[in-house]
Amino acid sequence: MTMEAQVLDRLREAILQGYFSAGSQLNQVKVAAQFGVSRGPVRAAINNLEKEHLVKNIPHRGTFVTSLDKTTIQDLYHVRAILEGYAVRRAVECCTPEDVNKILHLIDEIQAAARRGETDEVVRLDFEIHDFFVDLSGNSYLIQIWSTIKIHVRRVLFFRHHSYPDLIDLADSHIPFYELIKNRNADEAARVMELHITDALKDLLERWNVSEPI
Amino acid sequence: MTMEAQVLDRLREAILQGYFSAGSQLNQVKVAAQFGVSRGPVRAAINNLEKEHLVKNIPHRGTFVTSLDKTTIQDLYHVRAILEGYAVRRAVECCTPEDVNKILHLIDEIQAAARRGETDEVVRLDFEIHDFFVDLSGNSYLIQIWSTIKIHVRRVLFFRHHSYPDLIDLADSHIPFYELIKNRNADEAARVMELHITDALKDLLERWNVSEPI
DNA sequence: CCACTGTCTACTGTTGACAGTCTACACTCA
DNA sequence: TGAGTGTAGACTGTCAACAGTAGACAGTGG
Repeated sequence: MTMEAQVLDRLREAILQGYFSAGSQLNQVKVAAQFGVSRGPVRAAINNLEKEHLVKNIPHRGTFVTSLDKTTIQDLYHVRAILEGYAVRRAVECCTPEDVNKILHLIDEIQAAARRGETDEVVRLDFEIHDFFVDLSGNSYLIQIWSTIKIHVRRVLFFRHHSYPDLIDLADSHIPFYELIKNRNADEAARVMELHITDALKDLLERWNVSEPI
Repeated sequence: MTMEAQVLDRLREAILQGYFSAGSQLNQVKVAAQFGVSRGPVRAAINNLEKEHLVKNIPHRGTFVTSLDKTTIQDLYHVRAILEGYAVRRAVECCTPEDVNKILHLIDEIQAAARRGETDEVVRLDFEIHDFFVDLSGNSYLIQIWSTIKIHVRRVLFFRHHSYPDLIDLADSHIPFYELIKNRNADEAARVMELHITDALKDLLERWNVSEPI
């Protein structure tokens, strides 16, 4: 793994986990010194972060961490809803019996993690389930778009995932997909997925007590 | 505009216009010499092109122009259909009377260009209309995703846009949106947009006489 | 009082050189 | 013969130094 890639991953993770607050500057020299590399790889990494819209670069001024506000999060979840609705619709058409079993297995796992109260693990499995649906769709562009969308979803989730109200509910909300996919009910699966995500948005906005960007 | 950005634009344009055939290599040293800059900006540009999936970089080997095949194009247009369907649905809800007039104006323009037989101008206006719908939706993520999708659509179109069967038909196919948006018929507008794009795909695949990737 | 100018600082943008890694291909040794 | 081993060449990956730019701020002149 090249330095560029390592720096990119570590910087991205730092931003997603809130080590850099919104608006703070990423100084190429300082980051390079901190990571023990030259400015070259840092520049490349920052360049990529800008393509991911996690930072904004102003020529000859510096690069600054972007912020998230309510509108942005709504936009994100609306796009999620239609993309993942489509994903699950195609997944229904493409999936094999083994795939259906894997879904069942993932649901078992997330329910077990929820009962154990392991928030991080529930969130991880939640992503894994949604990842799996996107993969099953087999649409290369969807997969590509989801990989960038996912970064922003993770960023949003970081701010609430210490305060999940009911892990069990969250885990259980994935159960319907098993039956719907098994019975090849594409339309209903897509509809339920859109609901699943708009509900998540509603829930998210309710606990969004600060109206300030983050 | 920085060198990085200039090199990026010129390289991207070169790829989209087919100056580099699929699989051909982008040698950093040669490109740098050709553009009269050092390898730094070229590296950055190539890095971005890789994020756009126009090239693939193999560490210590080189970077190579990606190819397009039938499946990829189908994936692209399926994603287009749902994204632009959503875009026009939201556009219906958001647009002002001036926006509706602008749509009418764009349709007039594209029809005039079609009657004059100006293929390039028709294609440009086609993009402008679709751009406008996406902008009207006001969804920042949709706008962002469309900007990358659009690159690939342009790439696909390059290969057929010398052989459009009927410019008038193409231009006229945008007329329904004017009435639908004016009458705030969101559901129907979305449905027609999805048809509009899947029809374009069908048309595209029909003249896809070579089954080889490009 | 205010617009303008020069300088200073903190950065990024760009460069050319060097180091490292992969592939191909000739060569060795069983 | 043919599997394994060097070695050369063509690249990219990384680095440190230099060049250039935007903004801040004090000083100048009207």
